[in-house]
Amino acid sequence: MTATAPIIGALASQNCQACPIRHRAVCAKCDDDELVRLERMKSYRTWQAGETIVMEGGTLPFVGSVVKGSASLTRYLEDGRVQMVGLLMPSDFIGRPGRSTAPYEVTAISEVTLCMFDRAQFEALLKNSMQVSSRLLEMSLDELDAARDWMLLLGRKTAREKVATFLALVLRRAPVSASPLRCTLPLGRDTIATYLGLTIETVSRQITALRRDGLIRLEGNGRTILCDDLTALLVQAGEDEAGTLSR
Amino acid sequence: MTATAPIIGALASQNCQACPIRHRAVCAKCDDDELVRLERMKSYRTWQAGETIVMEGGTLPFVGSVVKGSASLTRYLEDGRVQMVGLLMPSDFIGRPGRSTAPYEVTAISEVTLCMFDRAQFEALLKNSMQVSSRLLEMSLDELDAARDWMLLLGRKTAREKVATFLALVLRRAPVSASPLRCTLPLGRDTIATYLGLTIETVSRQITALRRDGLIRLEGNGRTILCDDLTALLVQAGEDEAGTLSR
DNA sequence: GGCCCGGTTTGATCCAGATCAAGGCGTGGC
DNA sequence: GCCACGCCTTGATCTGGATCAAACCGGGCC
Repeated sequence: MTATAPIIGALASQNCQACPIRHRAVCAKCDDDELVRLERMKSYRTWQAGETIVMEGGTLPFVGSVVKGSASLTRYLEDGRVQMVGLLMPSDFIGRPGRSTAPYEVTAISEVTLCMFDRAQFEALLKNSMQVSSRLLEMSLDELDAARDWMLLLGRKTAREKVATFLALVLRRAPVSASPLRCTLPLGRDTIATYLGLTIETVSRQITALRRDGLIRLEGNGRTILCDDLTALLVQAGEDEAGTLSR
Repeated sequence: MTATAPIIGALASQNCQACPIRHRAVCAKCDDDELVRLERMKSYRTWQAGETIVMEGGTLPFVGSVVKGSASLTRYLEDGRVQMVGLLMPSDFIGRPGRSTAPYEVTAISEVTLCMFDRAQFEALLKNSMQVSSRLLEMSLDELDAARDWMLLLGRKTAREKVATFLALVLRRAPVSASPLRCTLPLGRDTIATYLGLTIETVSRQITALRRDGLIRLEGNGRTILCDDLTALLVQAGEDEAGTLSR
């Protein structure tokens, strides 16, 4: 039940100073000494889109950061119903100190590269580095807030609001504010549905409806979304303040 | 927008050693020195059932622990739809270090007593006490897991499964395993509905259905629930393993 | 070109849970 | 006792999203 390592994609160790997530990941506040300690315990590995990183209930022998690509956390009911419970983007942390069993499945959405830390060594570092532990606390609290926002979406939003919220979320990270905003979804309709607590058909219909209503435009095979007016889209998302998503 | 303090219910400072949540709260791992520091910055206050502790977007000038009673965290959509996003029980932590604005409303469900720490002083302690910060991290990660469990419930469970899950959850904390398990709900049907992403009518109907099917019995005014077979109830809750709730 | 294949869209129908609308039923006040 | 007020339950109806079932559409491969 151990995470099996695809042989492909192993990377040579890389200098932390040059790391693209150096200033946002769990190591963001580290001084040079701590960085050296982390460098000694780290290794890289890459998974292809669709590959399972750990099964629900499986053993995750490391903790680490997403360097590149994205991954999903999903939970299952016994009859096969699925709900995505987290979306990991670059700099997000994966794994829980003090527990090596994963309570949800972790899957690569696109090709994903992790910077992995040996669990035992990382836990030892955590015990005496306030920089690392306080950064991890901060990140965990951010995730908790995000999870609670998502609870509101799952429990009370309509299908249209859910889809609008999701699209606004991804458009927001679009390469700086060109107008129109443009972004290519890393997820298929099925994965979006899993994330939003909907079916694939409903997601498709709502995207069509938003397009018909002039709130978004599609391009190419339907994976690229354009938006001229993000504010108008945010209104469709139904939040009490349009600014909430920006937190 | 500051939390207004009801004059009633202020308590005299109390010895931490005798505190009912001493070994489960954020102070669980503290040594005597740290306990003294906490004791100096703490104060108690009690809210009556139904009172608002902080509004959504309001300022929470303290952080602290629930000593007695229970409180809810809720988020609103602008048209009034509500979703409970957290349920705080004794020993749970309230407030976020580093941010004094509450992203959700905090309300007393039953009469609730908080052990409050001055925010600035607590944050200072957090900076140099590994005991406190590591315990807080642990608690935050537990809450994150709970939030993700709830996302699965909100996104994918049926009304019957939701209600069964909720009842199993509260029965589980019932005063040790007498048979039948008995427990008096601290929440009304409306609050349960807010928690489960349902309407009050649906909650009522599902409770009736579970009773008709012999999975639970009611007593008195419908606030007291008896259960002879928790396992059978857990099956109705639909989790992939009956044990998940016990995490 | 023609075909297959995975992802997406669209249509028709169904049903779980929301909504609307009355009733019970226990408790407290007068 | 009697009434009023909060809850909770129950019934009738409606509807948003699920489900079932086809198309559609672009890309890669023979």
